[in-house]
Amino acid sequence: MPDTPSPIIMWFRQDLRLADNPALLHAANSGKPVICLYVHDEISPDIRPMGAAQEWWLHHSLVSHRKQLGKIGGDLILRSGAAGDVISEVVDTTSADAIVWNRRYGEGEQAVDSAVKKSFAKRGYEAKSFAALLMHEPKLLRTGGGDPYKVYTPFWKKFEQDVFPRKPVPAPEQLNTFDGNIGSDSLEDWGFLPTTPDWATGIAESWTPGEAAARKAADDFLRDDLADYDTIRDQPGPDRTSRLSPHLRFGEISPYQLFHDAWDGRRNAPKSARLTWVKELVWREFSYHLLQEWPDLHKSNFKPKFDEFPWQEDKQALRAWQRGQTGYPIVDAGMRQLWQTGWMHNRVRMIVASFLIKHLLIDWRDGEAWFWDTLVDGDPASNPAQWQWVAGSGADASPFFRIFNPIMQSEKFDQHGAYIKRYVPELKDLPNDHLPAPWDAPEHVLIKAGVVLGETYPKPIVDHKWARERALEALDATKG
DNA sequence: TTTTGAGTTGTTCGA
DNA sequence: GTCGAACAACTCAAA
Repeated sequence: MPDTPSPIIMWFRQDLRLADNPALLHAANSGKPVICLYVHDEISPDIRPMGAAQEWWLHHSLVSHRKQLGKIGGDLILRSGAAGDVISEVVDTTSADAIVWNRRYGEGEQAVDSAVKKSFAKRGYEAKSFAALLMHEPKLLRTGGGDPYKVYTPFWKKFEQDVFPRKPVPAPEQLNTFDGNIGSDSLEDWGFLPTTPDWATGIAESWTPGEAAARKAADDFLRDDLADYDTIRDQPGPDRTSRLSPHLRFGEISPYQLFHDAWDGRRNAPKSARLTWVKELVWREFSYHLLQEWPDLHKSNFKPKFDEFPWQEDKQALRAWQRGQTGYPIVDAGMRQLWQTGWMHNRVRMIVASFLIKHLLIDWRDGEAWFWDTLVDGDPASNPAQWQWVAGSGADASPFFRIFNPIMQSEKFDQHGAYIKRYVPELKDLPNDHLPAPWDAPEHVLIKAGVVLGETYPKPIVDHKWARERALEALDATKG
C-alpha cells in the first residue's frame, strides 16, 4: 500500500488570491495534499487589531477566496487564536510536515512567523516563505552608508536601479486537497459584519471584495485611466484613481501583477503616466520599508522633536471632523465619503488630515486611528506613514509651513463642485463658486439655495487665517 | 570629514 | 489675473 504523503499547510495572510501567489503555487506543485489555512490572530503580541471597515472587507474577501479555491478543488480552513498555537495544533492533528507562506512585515507578525519557522526546523520539517506582498525585500535597500532610507527620492532611485520585479507566477490549476477532517471556524462567528446599526450598506454599494473584482478593477483602470493618470488623478470629482488600495491591502492582487500589467502591458500609455503610477506603487514599498525599520510608526513621531508639539485635547472638534461637520465643505465631503464608502480620494485625504492637524491642532494619531477604523484599505504601513508625512513629524515630511488652505484646494481640485455636491447634498443648490466657502456667499444666494448656516449646514468651526497663524506658532515648539 | 544639492502633493504677498 | 519670491531651517544622501 503506497504511503499517503504528509500534507503541506498553505498559510494565507495578506495574499487572498490564486494568481501570482508563489507560496500557493509551491504547495500545489509539492505533490503533497494541501491544507489552506487562514488564522485570525489578535492575541499574539504587537499585532494591531484590524479596524471595523477592514474586518468588513476581510469577511467578504474570505468568502470570495474560499469560492475561488473551491474551483480548483481547494477549501479554506478558518481558525482564530495565537497563530503559533493554531498551527502546532493543525500539525498535530493532520501530521503536516511542511508549511509555506508569503512574507509579511509587521513587528508582531514577523515574530510569529519566525517562531513557527523555528519550531518547524526543530522537527526537521519544511517551512518556506516567499516574497509577494512587496516588490523589494525590506532591509536590502540601503544607502551607501548602510543606513535605511529616510527620503523617498533616493529610495526610488535605488529601487529603480536594483529592483527588477519578477514576472507574476500563474495560478495553480488544481489543488490536491487534504481530505482529513480539520475543523474550521464559522466566518459568521468572527463577527466581522456590523449588525445594528448596519453601517456597511454604503460600503457594500461601493465595493466588491475578492480576487475577481480586483482583477476587473485593475483591467478597467489600466485600460481607461492610466493614460492620463498623472494629470487627472488629483481630482476627486471624476475620481479616476485606481481604487485598487483595498484589493492590494488584502492581497487580492499583487504589486508584481500591477507593475507588469502597466509597465509592459500598456506601452501605448505615455511613459510619464506609467511612471507616475509605478511611483505610487513604490510609495507603498517605501512605507513598508519605514514600517520595517520603525515598527511603532503609528505610535511614535518619526521626528522626536514633535514629541514637544502642543496638541489640543478637543473632543468636540474631533467629533465634528469625524462626522463631516466642520463647516468646510471639502473637508466634510471627504469625511462623509470615508464614513459612507469606507474610502477617500487621496487628494482629499491630505486636505482633511492637514485640517485636523494644523487647523484643529489635534494629534495626528487620533486621525490615523480614525482612518484605521473606517478605511477599507487601512494599511499598517501606508496609513501611519502618510499621516506623519502630513503632520511634518514623518520621514521626508511636508515642511511645517505647508498648511493646506481648504478653500483654495477646493477651488483648485474640485473646480465644478461635483465632489462636494455628491457628499454634502445640503449645499447642492449653491452656485459652484460659493461651494468652497459658503459663509462668504451673500444672504440672498444662501436663501435661494435653501441654506441656513448653523442650521442646515454648520458654520466653520475655525477661521482659516487665525488657525493658520496659530499652527505656525505652535510649530515653534518643534524647533531648536 | 566636509561639502553640496536637494527634498510628493503649498500658501501668501507684493509687484 | 499672473508671476516669482519668501516662507526657516534642517536633515538626508552622496560626492
